[in-house]
Amino acid sequence: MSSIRTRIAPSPTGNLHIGTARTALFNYLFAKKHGGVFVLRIEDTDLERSDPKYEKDILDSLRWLGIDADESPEVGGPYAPYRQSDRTESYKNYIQQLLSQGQAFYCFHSQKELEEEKQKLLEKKLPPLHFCEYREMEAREAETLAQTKTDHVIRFKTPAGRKITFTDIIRGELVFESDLIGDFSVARKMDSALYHLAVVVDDAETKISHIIRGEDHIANTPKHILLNEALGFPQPLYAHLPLILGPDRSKLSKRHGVTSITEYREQGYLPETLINFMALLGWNPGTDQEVFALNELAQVFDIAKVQKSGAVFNIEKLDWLSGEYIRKKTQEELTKLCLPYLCDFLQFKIPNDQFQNEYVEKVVALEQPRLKKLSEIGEKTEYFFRMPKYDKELLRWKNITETEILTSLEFSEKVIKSKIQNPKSKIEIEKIFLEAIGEGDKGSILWPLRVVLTGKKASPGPFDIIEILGAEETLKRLERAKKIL
RNA sequence: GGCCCCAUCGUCUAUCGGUUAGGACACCACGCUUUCAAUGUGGGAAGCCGGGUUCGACUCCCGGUGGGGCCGCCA
Repeated sequence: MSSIRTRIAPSPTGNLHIGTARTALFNYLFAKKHGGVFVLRIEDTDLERSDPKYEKDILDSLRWLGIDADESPEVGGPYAPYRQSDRTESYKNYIQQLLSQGQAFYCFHSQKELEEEKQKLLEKKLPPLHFCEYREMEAREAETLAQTKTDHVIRFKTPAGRKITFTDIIRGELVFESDLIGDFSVARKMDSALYHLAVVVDDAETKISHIIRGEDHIANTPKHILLNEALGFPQPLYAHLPLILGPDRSKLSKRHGVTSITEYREQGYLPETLINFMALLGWNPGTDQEVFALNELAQVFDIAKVQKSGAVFNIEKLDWLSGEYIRKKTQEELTKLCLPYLCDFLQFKIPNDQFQNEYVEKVVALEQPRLKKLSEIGEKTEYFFRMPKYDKELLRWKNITETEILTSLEFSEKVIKSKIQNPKSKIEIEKIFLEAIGEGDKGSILWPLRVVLTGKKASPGPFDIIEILGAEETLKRLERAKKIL
């Protein structure tokens, strides 16, 4: 059994971000590849910003993507609880430990003082770090003062003159100086640990061996290493993933548009599409293969092939992949997937009538090669459910006259009335029409016919549509078009 | 401002000192076609700059430039 344990620890302060999801995926893949364990924890120490509905979104999104955790708040595990808000007792012990070891101290500067200090340093073009004079205060005195002066914070006594070195799995050796870190805060008070302390404790207590996270955490790593040392925890291995970037090459965020898995899901991207796409952002297998299923990824994933530089989120490629996966679906599967979107668009109830379903299935199958995401189905196939509206100018093929259009429609009408009254396949319909047209211009017959049926300048061909719509409905639409003219 | 990370087509990337610098998306052209897709074929498109090291650098080293990230009583 592998001793590898990876984790993802999202904070429920928003919907699951695509970057977090990608980090989760890489952790999951790394664990699966090496027979390890993937742990999901919830970081909700910041009670003010966290919201139960976001925890639900995170859990739901991950489940929808198929990234299943081996241990989580939902499924439990040997090192439960997996939610920070349930672990305050544990943090308390370690805060106490740091304090009594003299490696943490009470800082009694007010927030206002700290803010002013920061501004001054920035003006002098100095790094805005806080080296706190309270670190030398006698412990008992500080303890007593803390009782009355509640506006305090507990800081780590960052050692001076230390070099902190670690080997990042992706980037190699990284070196930091402790003098450039400052006395960072580890807790608001005894029962309120802050991020750096909380993750370090959680990672140690849930026995995490490999920490795979975003590049934006590189600068935090020396703090975590120092904390691990102070607390007597083992040092895990680190791998920092390149960031996902917006089109302007800055870290992907809300202002770039849609960033949450939920929103992509709502737009009708399939989970396998998103998985495949995220895997290719910052990683590649070293072969020409581009299309991967999750289980396939778990076999070929290689963390050494992860990129160092950030990757721009390319929505065009996502759409291409999406179309690719949609075309892989069977008619039945795709119909099931499309139905909610279709009904929503048409304001219909979801039908459970057998005949209706067959009809919808044919419609969906026809549009399958054109579909990039499920949400497009309504707008693309509305004419199968309602009489289309269109401008009569759209009926004009090239420069033909209105009389010629009318003749064209009458021609189609005649062909259908005489030869296509009984249900026919599109191949038969095509054959009948082409024979009837003979040497004549196909465009002047087929274009108006298609527009009459769809009201669109772009759509599938008329034969496919007639097959599904039937002769009766086709004639109805022809009749109406003649009236419009 | 300090520290850190990064640098091949527009975008995602292959190359682990010797290649006509390969693939994918997007784009363009052609074929199939009444239109739009799907599909097939073809095309344009890249090593940030300057120094080294080397018989030979996209690849290794140094400097510059550019981009990004981090510097909370957020995570």
